[in-house]
Amino acid sequence: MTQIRIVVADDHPVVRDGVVGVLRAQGFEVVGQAGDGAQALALVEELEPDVLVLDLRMPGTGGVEVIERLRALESRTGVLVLTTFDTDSDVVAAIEAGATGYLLKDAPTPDLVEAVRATAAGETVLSPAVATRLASRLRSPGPTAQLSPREREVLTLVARGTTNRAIAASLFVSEATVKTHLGHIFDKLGVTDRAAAVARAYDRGILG
Amino acid sequence: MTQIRIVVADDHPVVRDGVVGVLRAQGFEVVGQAGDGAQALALVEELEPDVLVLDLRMPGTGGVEVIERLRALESRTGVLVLTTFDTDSDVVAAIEAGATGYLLKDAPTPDLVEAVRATAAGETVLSPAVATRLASRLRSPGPTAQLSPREREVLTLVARGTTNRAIAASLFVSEATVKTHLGHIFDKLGVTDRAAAVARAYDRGILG
DNA sequence: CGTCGCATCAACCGATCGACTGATGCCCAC
DNA sequence: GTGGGCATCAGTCGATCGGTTGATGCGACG
Repeated sequence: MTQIRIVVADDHPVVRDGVVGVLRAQGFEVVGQAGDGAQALALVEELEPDVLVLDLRMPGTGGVEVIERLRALESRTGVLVLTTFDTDSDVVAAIEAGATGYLLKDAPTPDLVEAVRATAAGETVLSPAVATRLASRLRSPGPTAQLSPREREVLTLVARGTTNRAIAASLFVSEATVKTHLGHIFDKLGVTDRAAAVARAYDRGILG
Repeated sequence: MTQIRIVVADDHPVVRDGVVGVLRAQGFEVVGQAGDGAQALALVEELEPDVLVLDLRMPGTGGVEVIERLRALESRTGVLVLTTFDTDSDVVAAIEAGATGYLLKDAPTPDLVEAVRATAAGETVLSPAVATRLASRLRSPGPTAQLSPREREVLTLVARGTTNRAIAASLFVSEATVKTHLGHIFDKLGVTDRAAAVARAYDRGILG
C-alpha cells in the first residue's frame, strides 16, 4: 500500500516532536509540521496529505477554525484532533466542524498509530472519554443546549462579579433584559443561581 | 563532562516520547520513563538521575507530591517541572514543594534542552510566563493568600449553587459562620460576590 | 505569655437576586 | 407564512445575599 502522508500541527514543540517521532517510527511519512493554525492550513493546501494531526488549542487560528476552512475547501485530508482537553465545547465544536477523529493526548501510543491509520481510511475514531461525553450529550438533550452569543456575554460579566444593573449598563439594555438572559442561562445550564452557572460554564469550557 | 542522566515522568505517552526523543537527540542519557507519580518516585530512588523531568498532572500520585517526597528523602535529583498549565496553585505548589525549574510545554525545544542542563547544574529556571506569575504574586500580597481548608469547602458548595443556609446545614455550622467564611473568601480573592469568587477560583485552579 | 490565623457565632440592614407572567420585533428556516 | 430562536422590555414579590461590627475559643509560633 502507498505510504500514509501526514502533517502534524501543534504549538507545543515537545509534543509535536513526540508525535512526529512516534509516527515516523511506525513507518508513516510526516511531510510537514506546523506550530499554528495558519501554517497548518497552508501546509495542508500545499501538500494535500492524507491526515492532519491537529491540536485544538493553538495561538492565532485555532484548531476548530482550521477544520472549518478545510471543509470549506473540500479538502480530502482527514483531520485527527489530538488534544489535551475534553471539555464539551471543544469536543462538540471539533466534531461539528468535521473532524474525522478525536483523540486525547493521554492515549497510548499504539492507539495513536491506529487512529492515524483509521483516519487515513476515512473512518471516525474517538477516544473512549470523548465517546462517553458525546454519548451522554445525546442522552440528555436538556443540558446540551449551547448559549447564545448574548448569553455568553452576560455570563462573562457575571463571572467578573458584575451586578445585573451594571451588566445592563455595560450592554446598553435594561436590567429586565439581563434578568431574562440569566434565566435562560440557568435553564440551559441546569442551575438555579449565578454562582453555579459560572461553575458549570467553567466545567464545560464556555468560560476560562 | 559526565553525561547527564534523566528520568522522564508524564502520563501522556506522546509527550513522554517527545521529550525523551528531544533529550536523546541532544546527547542526554534518558535512563528511565514513568507514566505516573509512583513509578517516577521508584525510578528516581533506584537510579538517582541528575534530573527528573516531571509533569504535574498525573493520575494517582501527582507531581507535587512526588517533589515533596523527593525532598523528604533528601534526593539530590533536580526536578524540572514540564507541564501544560500555569495556574497559580500549580506553580506555587510546585515551587514551594521544591521544584528546581518550571517550564511550560509550549516552550521551544532549545529552551527545554537548556533548562535540563541548568537543572542538572542546580540552577533554577522558570518559563517567562511562570516568572511573570510569580513576580506578580510577590508584588501583590493581597490576592496571594491561599484559602483555608474550610474556606475551600464552602466555596466548593457555592460553586454548586448551594445557598448559604444549605451550606450551613451541610457543614453543621450556623449560617453566620458561612457568611463569615464567604467574606474572607471574597477578601482573599479580591472579589465582591460569590459568582466572581467561583470564577476566580477556577482561574487559579482552586476549583475545577 | 502575647500574638496571629482559623473557625465559630450573633444581629442588623439595604441591595440584589431569581421566579413569574406576559409582550414585542426580528430574522431565518421549513 | 408560520413557527421558532433570539433579543428586547415591564412589573411585582419574597427570599437571599453581602457588608458590617463585634466577640469567643483554639492551636501554633516565637
